[in-house]
Amino acid sequence: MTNQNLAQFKSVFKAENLKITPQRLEVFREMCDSDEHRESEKIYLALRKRNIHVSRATVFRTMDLLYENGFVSRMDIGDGKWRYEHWLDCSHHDHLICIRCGRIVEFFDPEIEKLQEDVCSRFDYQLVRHSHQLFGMCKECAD
Amino acid sequence: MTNQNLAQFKSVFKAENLKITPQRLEVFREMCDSDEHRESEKIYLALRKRNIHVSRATVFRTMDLLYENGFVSRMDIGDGKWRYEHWLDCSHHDHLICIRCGRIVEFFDPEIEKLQEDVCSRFDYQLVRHSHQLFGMCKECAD
DNA sequence: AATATTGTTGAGACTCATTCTCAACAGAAT
DNA sequence: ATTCTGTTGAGAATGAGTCTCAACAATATT
Ligand SMILES: [Mn+2]
Ligand SMILES: [Mn+2]
Ligand SMILES: [Zn+2]
Ligand SMILES: [Zn+2]
Repeated sequence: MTNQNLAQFKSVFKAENLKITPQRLEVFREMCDSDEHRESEKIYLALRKRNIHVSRATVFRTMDLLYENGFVSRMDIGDGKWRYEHWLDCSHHDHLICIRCGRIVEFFDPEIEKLQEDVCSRFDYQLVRHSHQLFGMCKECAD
Repeated sequence: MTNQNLAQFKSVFKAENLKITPQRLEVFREMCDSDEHRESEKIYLALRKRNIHVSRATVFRTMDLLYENGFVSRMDIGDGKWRYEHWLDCSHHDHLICIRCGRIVEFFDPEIEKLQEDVCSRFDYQLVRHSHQLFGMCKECAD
């Protein structure tokens, strides 16, 4: 977590009338310092491992706040849990997920992005967001 | 439900050592005769409305079987419920979903499908399946 | 600095889709 | 008709996430 991250966190939370509490700071720090795509429980356990006690409910609540305020993004890979990843100096991307080992690779394809827009206009829809996931076997798992 | 549908159902279930029960037949019929994208509860309620009693557990179990055996496809739009649609004489497509009214439109774009393959080879993944959903506002809801 | 105000926290109850358990039951093969 | 084995319904259990509420703590006010 850089000073800039921290400053941005404080400024957004202040602007939203959200109090800056030690719990929220710790959850935010945990997200800043990891590149993984984790569900809330994993984030909760990572905090515990560092001897930081934040209740599960607070982790869930804070993840919502971080998501609503653009500090993290989240995805649903179909198992009923949100996977969160930090969203600092990141830009939109989609995911390639290994169905055997769970490895996640990020990709961005401007052509696909453009074609999505075309599909939407073809059907008179105004595109708001999309979810695009490729499930397959990574090199190591395919052997 | 055509006679051909029925024959295919019987043949696959027999081949899999799955018994052909009135409950399973009714769930299958319900799926054959609808083009909607419904969650199990809706399917259960549709059966009840037709005075057919199949327990919720059996609807869930049968949807699994129909899915595993290629009679239905399912999608997860991020609200924790599987949406099922029949998969008879259907070919692969993805979905455009209105975030206001829930209207679902199906689309298939061969260029996108091709580009997905390219993304996979770029990262040495073997594509198995994908999930691609566009969320937006349909014409009626955008006004 | 002390106080008042208001939002936040933790614990556990609750929700909801789905799965599990198990005893009664019913296809299918013989 | 009998036997074998898979299936059913009812309700309990699961698990991610949300809600409730009383105790508490960050800020604003004095
Ligand atoms: Mn990512
Ligand atoms: Mn469809
Ligand atoms: Zn792998
Ligand atoms: Zn709409």
